[in-house]
Amino acid sequence: MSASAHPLPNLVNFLGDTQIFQGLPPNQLSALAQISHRQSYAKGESIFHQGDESRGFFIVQSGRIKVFQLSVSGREQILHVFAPKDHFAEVSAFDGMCFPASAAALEKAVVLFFPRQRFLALLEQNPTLAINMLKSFARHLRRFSNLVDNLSLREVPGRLAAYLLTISRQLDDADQIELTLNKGQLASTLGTIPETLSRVFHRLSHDGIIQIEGAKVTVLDRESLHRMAQ
Amino acid sequence: MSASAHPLPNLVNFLGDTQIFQGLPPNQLSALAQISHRQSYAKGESIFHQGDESRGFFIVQSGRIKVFQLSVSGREQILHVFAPKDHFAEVSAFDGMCFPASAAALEKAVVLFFPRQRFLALLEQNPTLAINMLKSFARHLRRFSNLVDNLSLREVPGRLAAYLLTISRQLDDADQIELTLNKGQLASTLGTIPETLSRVFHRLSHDGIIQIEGAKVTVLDRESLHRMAQ
DNA sequence: ACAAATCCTTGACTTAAGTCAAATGTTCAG
DNA sequence: CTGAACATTTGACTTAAGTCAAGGATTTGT
Repeated sequence: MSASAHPLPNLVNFLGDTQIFQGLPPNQLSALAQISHRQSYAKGESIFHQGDESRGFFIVQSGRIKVFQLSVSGREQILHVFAPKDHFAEVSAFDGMCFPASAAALEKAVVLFFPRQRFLALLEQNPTLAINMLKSFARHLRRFSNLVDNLSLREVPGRLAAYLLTISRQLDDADQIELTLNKGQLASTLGTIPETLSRVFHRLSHDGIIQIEGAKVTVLDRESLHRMAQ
Repeated sequence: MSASAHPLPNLVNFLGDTQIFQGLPPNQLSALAQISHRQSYAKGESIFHQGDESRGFFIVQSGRIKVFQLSVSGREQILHVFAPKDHFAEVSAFDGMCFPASAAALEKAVVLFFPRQRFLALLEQNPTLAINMLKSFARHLRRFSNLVDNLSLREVPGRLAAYLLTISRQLDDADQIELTLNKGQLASTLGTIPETLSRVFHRLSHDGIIQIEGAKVTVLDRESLHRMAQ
């Protein structure tokens, strides 16, 4: 990891455009810009580990960050992948307890770090920020609820089908979609391993439900996908 | 379900003693008491269904409530069991989206219902309430994070071991603990089915790690339990 | 107290998905 | 361009845990 002060004047614009800080007055945004630290990470580099004490939270400026848990045997469950403008680890910054998960860069990435104490001070005096935080927590909770549903009550083909449909929906129900995670990371996201994911992809493809070519997936039979995803 | 106005004057005391409303001034507490509706449910009775539109949130007055998801085939995953003074379904009340899970009474129960709009109005003008909500969301998020870890990265024996240790810890590391859920509901909580749970209990018991007698469990070998739970 | 209902356990069996190993593709730095 | 590192696939095998069915055990309402 490398850190540096940021000379940027348009950092304030960037911050005002994030979900967590949107609606804050310019003076508070520039105060935030002042207290933030820019950190760069190489692909695969760790940002924090499960169990570490929280010293603040992060906003992604570029690249993507995975937040994940590891089993004793080393299997990984990705909880979420954060993209530019997303923030992460704000729960630990808020409640002051240890990180319940680890974070690492999926690719070369730059994040802004906000120290906990300053953030808490701001939170106390700023209702807008509190509401933004509540919205953020609510989104996370829904995501988790969905993840639990997937992990506990669906099988891998159903999870993959739901995943593909979600991506497709984000692209206006496009039939041609492109996987933005490699298959290993996608397996981790779906709560399985690459071998199993590979076999499920093969099955869907063999059954004429999708067509795959590297990271490009074409939805051939949306009906079946829906049925599989329930 | 049966509903009634509540003539109670000490309802205000009760509300002031809940996590969600603690710290609110008496006048707001009595305003809240005014707008709440008392609802009684029989054992097993449904309170709301996954997918329903939220019309408010709840505080448990007596009895316990389970919040759960169902698979297509009818398997149940309990997300959490709420006890008196706990509130639930506040996420949907906050964000206005559908319930991501269902709720039902585990036993004869009385809950207080708070209509969404009034609650939101109060939330806007009351920073204390917003902070309480944030704390509540943070607790839920940690619980979920733990649940995902269990479901995705541990096997059933590990989940049960962790569960037993958690209960024991809540009782000052007592060796004698009492299960407060029947085994079917415990299975749902641990993301498995009664048959499997029964077999795992048998195994732990056979291996001299615990001793079971109905709902009474004695921890015989805490070390082993810890090892199993990691 | 008794029957009905529910809960719990056990056995035999099936199956989804994990493990291990090896082969094949792909990417990227030097 | 080339080989090392990484990603993906495939096969053979194992295993955790689910299904189905039946029999006890407990609880509950009348």
